Amino acid sequence: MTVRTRFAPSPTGYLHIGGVRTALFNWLFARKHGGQFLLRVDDTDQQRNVAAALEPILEGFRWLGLDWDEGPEVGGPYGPYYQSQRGELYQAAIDELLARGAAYRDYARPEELQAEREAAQAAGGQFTYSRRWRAETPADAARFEAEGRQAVVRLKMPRDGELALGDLVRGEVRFAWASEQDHVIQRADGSCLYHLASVVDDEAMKITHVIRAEEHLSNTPRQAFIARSLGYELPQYAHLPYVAEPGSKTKLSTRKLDKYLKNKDFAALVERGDGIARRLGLATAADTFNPVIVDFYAQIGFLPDALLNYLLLLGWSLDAQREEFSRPQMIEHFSLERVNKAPASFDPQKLLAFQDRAMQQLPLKQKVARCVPFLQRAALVSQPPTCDTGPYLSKILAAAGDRVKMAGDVLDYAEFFLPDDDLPYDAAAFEKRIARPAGARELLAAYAEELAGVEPFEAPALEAHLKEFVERRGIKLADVVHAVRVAVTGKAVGFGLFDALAILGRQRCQRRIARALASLNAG
RNA sequence: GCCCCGUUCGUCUAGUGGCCCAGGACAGCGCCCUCUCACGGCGCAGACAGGGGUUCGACUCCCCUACGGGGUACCA
Repeated sequence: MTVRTRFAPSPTGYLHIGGVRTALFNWLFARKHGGQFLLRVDDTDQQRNVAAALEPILEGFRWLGLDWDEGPEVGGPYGPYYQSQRGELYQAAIDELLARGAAYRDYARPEELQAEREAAQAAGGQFTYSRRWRAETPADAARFEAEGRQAVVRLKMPRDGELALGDLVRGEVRFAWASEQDHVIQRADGSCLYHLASVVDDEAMKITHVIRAEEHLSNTPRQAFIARSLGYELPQYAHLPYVAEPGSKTKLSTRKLDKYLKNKDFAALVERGDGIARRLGLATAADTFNPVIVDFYAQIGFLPDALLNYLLLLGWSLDAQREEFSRPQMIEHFSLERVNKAPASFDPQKLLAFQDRAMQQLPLKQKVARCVPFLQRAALVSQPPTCDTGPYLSKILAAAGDRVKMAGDVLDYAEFFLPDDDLPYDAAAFEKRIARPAGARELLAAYAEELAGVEPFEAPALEAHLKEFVERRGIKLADVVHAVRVAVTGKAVGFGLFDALAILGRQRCQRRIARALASLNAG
């Protein structure tokens, strides 16, 4: 038997991080067993615009590299993969259920049902529908309809015994049938409900393992009942714990960004993202640009594998030590048996740590490839790039080393791409290291002049020269390093000064120092 | 209310009766490295929700309580 798993996104316009974790586990399980992973669009509830609302979700999957074997765009033998297009199948299943006596037409009015429910609750017991308005015969139906009633189709749930299910994450779970309701599977207007559609589709698409969030655990009995009544073989179930808010056990939600912003780690991540987005001129509205939505990470230059690696560890672990997994390793080691039962809270700092490490390990060439688009979007590099963009950026990234923690961080080094005359100065740094120190002006002038004789104009020679320079003058290295850094890069912080000088080249360094001195005079 | 699921350092977790006066990672704190910022090195601190059992022995098994989550919809 081939393993087949699915993820059923609703076309909501964005890909939620918790959803990705569920999708990842489904994908991993299918890949590990050489099976198929499919995407099925859960648009039973949607109006138009499904395509537009689905696109960002598919884009998220593509960015993450979670490929689907069947579903939107790729098709497959069990299509259509949009639930809104599968109505006939659902209707056939409902007819079948009715014919087999596993469902019935019910003419109760909502308020009548509500009254029964409240009475049961007041009595302190479980609610069991009296089935008073159930139509047993066409004559019953005609009578009810004469009263102006409309029918829904309800499941005729068992009222004795229990259902024992083997859940791949939770072990055996038991439910008493008596505590189940006669759930509606088709509304009066003929539209059908999620549980019915889901069961019918899983069967039609030959899904073998239903791996989903734990909020569906309590829904499983009614789905199992539908499946059994229709003569289906039950799939294997695995209910994953939910992903919780940072520092809490409450389920993570897309619409509570304001609340999460009060969490300092979450706020710090958003801040990082905003910094990059601002320089790219991107919109940063909370409902589209925030760490609960996957697109956030794509936009600021995360490595998809880092996000996936972090998400993998949110609820799953291999052993006491191992945390780093390449994609093939994830596939190799993943198992549902090692999925945790308790919810895990989303920790922005740990996610960042995974990203840092993944970026450190990324070969320079690939780092360059990931950064170029960001420079282009910020209009710091031409589109397409010239042939020396690559080598030039390589030098910068090599010098920056671990400081570039996500591709968008390359924008921290804009000074290497700006014309000398456009270089902005950090006002505080300029004041502290150039304007205020007594001898800074003379020192910078002398240094700029001596730069003419440094050969070769490379980091080791520059360093040797500056050491000799400060020794000759009887001053400390720091006295001149900081002033030169601000003059040449405009900033108080950055990577090794000698690397910066070498990358910019002699002329630009001299010109920039001269400009700093000039603006000192002007100011 | 009723039914179901869960509960180990701040966070992610290891642990399936003795290997645990509980191990690792992230964050935190301290020191070191240092031209700034990062990186890195070394070290410190920090948890079995509570109460009852069972057992020679319980983080591990059972029960209760508390807390969190889900279901109980003509939501998904």
